[in-house]
Amino acid sequence: MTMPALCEVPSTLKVSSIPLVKIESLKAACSNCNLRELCLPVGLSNSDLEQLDKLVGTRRQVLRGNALFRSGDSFHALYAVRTGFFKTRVSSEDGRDQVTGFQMAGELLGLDGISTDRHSCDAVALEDSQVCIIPYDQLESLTREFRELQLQFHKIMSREIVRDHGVMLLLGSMRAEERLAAFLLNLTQRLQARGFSAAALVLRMTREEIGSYLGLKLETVSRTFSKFQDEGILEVKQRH
Amino acid sequence: MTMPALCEVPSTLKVSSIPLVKIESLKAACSNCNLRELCLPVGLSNSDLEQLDKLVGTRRQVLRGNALFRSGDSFHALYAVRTGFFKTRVSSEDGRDQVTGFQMAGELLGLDGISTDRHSCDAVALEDSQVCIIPYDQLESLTREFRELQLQFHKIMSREIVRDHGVMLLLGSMRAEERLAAFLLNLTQRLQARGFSAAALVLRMTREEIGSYLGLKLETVSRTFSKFQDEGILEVKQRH
DNA sequence: CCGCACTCTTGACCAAGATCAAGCTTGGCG
DNA sequence: CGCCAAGCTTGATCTTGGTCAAGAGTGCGG
Repeated sequence: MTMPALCEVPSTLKVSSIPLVKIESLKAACSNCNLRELCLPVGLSNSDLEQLDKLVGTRRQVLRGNALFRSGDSFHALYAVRTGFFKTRVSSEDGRDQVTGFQMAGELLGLDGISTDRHSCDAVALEDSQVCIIPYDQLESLTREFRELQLQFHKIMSREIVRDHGVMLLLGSMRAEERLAAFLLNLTQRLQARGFSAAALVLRMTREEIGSYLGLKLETVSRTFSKFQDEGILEVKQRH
Repeated sequence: MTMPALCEVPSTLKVSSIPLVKIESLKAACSNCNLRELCLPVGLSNSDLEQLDKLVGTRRQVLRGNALFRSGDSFHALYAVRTGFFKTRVSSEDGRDQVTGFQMAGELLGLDGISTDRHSCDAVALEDSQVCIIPYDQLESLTREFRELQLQFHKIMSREIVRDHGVMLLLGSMRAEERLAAFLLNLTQRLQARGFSAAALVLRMTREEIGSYLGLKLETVSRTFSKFQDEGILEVKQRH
């Protein structure tokens, strides 16, 4: 499992007053982040990127099992996953809950909060993780100024809607095997985009969490993994 | 079935060059629309509203059974439902499809298209309908200029994401009766917000379409309606 | 190193909903 | 007015996945 090199040097000279040596500090800097091709800054010019650097304040560490935010929390910021892995989860009044997604490096959390100024789901770290904090009121101002950033932000929200439609299709019309296969395929594709092998992966979530996401019980998930293994489609070894 | 009065007079003087008599013409005018409290203009000042009037170009009629747009169509505009009723639908490669939502007056269609500049679902009129066309590039410019409009637009996108999460919860964790009950409740609430009685409604969609939305087969939908009727919870008479 | 808690696997059985099939209602149209 | 197609209801049966239960593997903390 190799990570892409951290801290690539930008191809153009950086005309910021921040000394280069501080770039690796707690202050986030999109222009220098190895995730910039996957995250909010996709397609931004270097000058736009500098503006974004000013916006993205600090990072925050979230330890495994802890919530980045919870349903009902007031909404202030979006979060970009820098390292680690999250799940988001909604709950019904009667206590049932549903995992609505798994987020990895470069993906945005918190878009649900914009609509009512309160979060409507929980975001929980599945491993020790780091996020970049993007204060929403500042993002609003900045997107009003920079067309490319606005475009990109709207695309990200729209992509989330399209993704959700895909999950509805999965939940509404696929059988257990198809759901799990689609899930694994999606995971490997996203991991591949981040430079990991498509042939092997470590599941950061439990069978129960996979089941909740796919609308299945954990026993069914387990049985379906076993079936895939029997059929020689994949090799399962706990979370690998 | 009574409609709220059309063409309410705005409380402030309109300083536009368009003569008042033409307001009922094909040209859409948000400032004068009886849906402005449900649609994109929610919370806008009168001056912002005037800008929006310039943006929202023309209306378009879509007859029952026809598509407003289809998956793969290139994306140019959002559409606000003015009258009528739509469904949106995604399809998998192997031909199965899933209804992802039903849209009524004041609701926005086409947000899926922003992410890739192509629509990723079909929007089909379930009855003869009219939509207001909102050219997206102009909306982008306008939201950059007017903070309130930007805020409102982002809230609408976010609300769509939250709504989708609710559907995932429904599809992933509820049983047939709960799904249908939640669906009917949601429909009546939205109709009530539009001035209709909460006690009676006309279903514009078939059992099959309801089933597709809820992840059930049409026979199950029909049986569940019958069960509700036997239990005296509601009275079903074809589509009433 | 052991033990406990958590997670995972597997089996037996069950039930919700799917499937298949037949017949009924409704509305549009010749 | 009567026919036909589309949509709806209902019954019988089957299948998938849920439920309940027992036991195995894993990993962390004492």
